[in-house]
Amino acid sequence: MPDANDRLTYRDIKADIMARIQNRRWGPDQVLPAEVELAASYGCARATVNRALTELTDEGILERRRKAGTRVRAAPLRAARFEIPIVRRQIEEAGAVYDYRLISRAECRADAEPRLGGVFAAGEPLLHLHCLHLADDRPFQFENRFISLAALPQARDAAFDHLGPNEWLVSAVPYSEVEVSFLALGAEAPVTTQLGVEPGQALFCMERTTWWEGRTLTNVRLFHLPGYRMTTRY
Amino acid sequence: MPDANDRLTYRDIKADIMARIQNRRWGPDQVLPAEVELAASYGCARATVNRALTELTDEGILERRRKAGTRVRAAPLRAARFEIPIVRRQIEEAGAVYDYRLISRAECRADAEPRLGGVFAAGEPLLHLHCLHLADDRPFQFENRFISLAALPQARDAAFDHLGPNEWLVSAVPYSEVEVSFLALGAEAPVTTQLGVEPGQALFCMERTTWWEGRTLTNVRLFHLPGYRMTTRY
DNA sequence: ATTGGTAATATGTCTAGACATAATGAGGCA
DNA sequence: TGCCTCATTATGTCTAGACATATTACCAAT
Repeated sequence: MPDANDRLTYRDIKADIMARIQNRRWGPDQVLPAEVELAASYGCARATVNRALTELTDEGILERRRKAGTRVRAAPLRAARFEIPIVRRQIEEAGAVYDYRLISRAECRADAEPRLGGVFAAGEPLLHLHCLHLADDRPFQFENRFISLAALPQARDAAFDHLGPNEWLVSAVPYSEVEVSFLALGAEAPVTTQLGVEPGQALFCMERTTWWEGRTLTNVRLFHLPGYRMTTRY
Repeated sequence: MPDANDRLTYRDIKADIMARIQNRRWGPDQVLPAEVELAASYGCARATVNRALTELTDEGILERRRKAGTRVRAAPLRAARFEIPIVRRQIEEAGAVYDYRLISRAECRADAEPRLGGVFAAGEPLLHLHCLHLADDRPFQFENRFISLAALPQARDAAFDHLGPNEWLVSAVPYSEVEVSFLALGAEAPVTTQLGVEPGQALFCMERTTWWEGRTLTNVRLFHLPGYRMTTRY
């Protein structure tokens, strides 16, 4: 139990400010007192108030401008944090047994599918993998991945029959720039057979493209079972 | 151009640490020097290093434990920030003209649809709205919303024929707890006719539930046109 | 009325030092 | 060997004060 005599922490202050906003003591667009005043009223240093306000700003609750002050955001264009899950971890955390299966492996060129044109350099050689991730022996996620063989020639020597491409990439590739998208796609072969769903069934799909020094390394589409959803609270 | 004689900022330090991780001078799982040592090597105060490390931890790059130290995350289970868009703003920022249309408005009970059972209290009276958001007179987003009349009786007096429910709620309801989900759904009536898509077409859907002091205020499903995606980079 | 310059001001960031707290690992004991 | 205790240690947070910087508001000149 926190001692009532304890000093206020920046968390206390954050919570207090949040409460005042929630019960509308500080309404939308209202300018709140300056940091020095808040610090005085809370009986703490300005840096402590600053940390609370800065975090609330990062979370999209407040809006700050030098000289103009701090105000409550009218339209809470709040940004939500979503954990980008690693499928193995996701399955194991649910208490299921993770299994991985390589479905197909082939080399192709970047013009094999029209959508690859906007992702890889034209005509670039690619490794094309289809993989299945299973939870307790049941299909959980289908992976459709392309790896640039121009950027990652070592991928030619990787079998990917037991180690999934994601895990291989984590160990082979430095931290890099990533773009993640969520989208809905109708199921087509080979997803239908692998996940055991009807053609056209709406599937939640996560697409991820990874770059390193301006070159596209890999693009992957992860197809989930019907009913899958990504959730976050705030 | 930043003066080379200037002190290092926490941003400089963040960037430097990030660069060392990217070029693998500090590899996965490696423990980095303690804050005091880093501060000494960067020639700045510990608080500055602390801020850099704390932010990198928030971003999922590092992992910190007291006494154990700071290490590079092996599997970068990075969390991505997604801006939760306000449809009006979204359309206007794309340079289009926003328009809103109320399609239907009815009262019902929380057992009207089975999925509402997990969201609202059993049998609770609800206001059920169908709305269409248009960009340049073309359907852009279909909204299927339920508002608790037990928690928000004022909603009965709101017409919602010109002001959308989201905008009404922002002005009527205090900041509250929110759960956001992304999912894929096959199109069914009335979404099909309103958005002009084929039945079964895969649609990207955002579902949002809002609480206040433990009571469910509203639940909404926002259906987007085929091809819609939510994207973020990091 | 419009423009341009300037002082005032709130936030942004850094420093140096202090104490709090969680977690580890070593040593002692059963 | 295995378990408990405790000192050590790295991070977590706060303070008081300082300077930097963006932005506003006001005043003067056009």
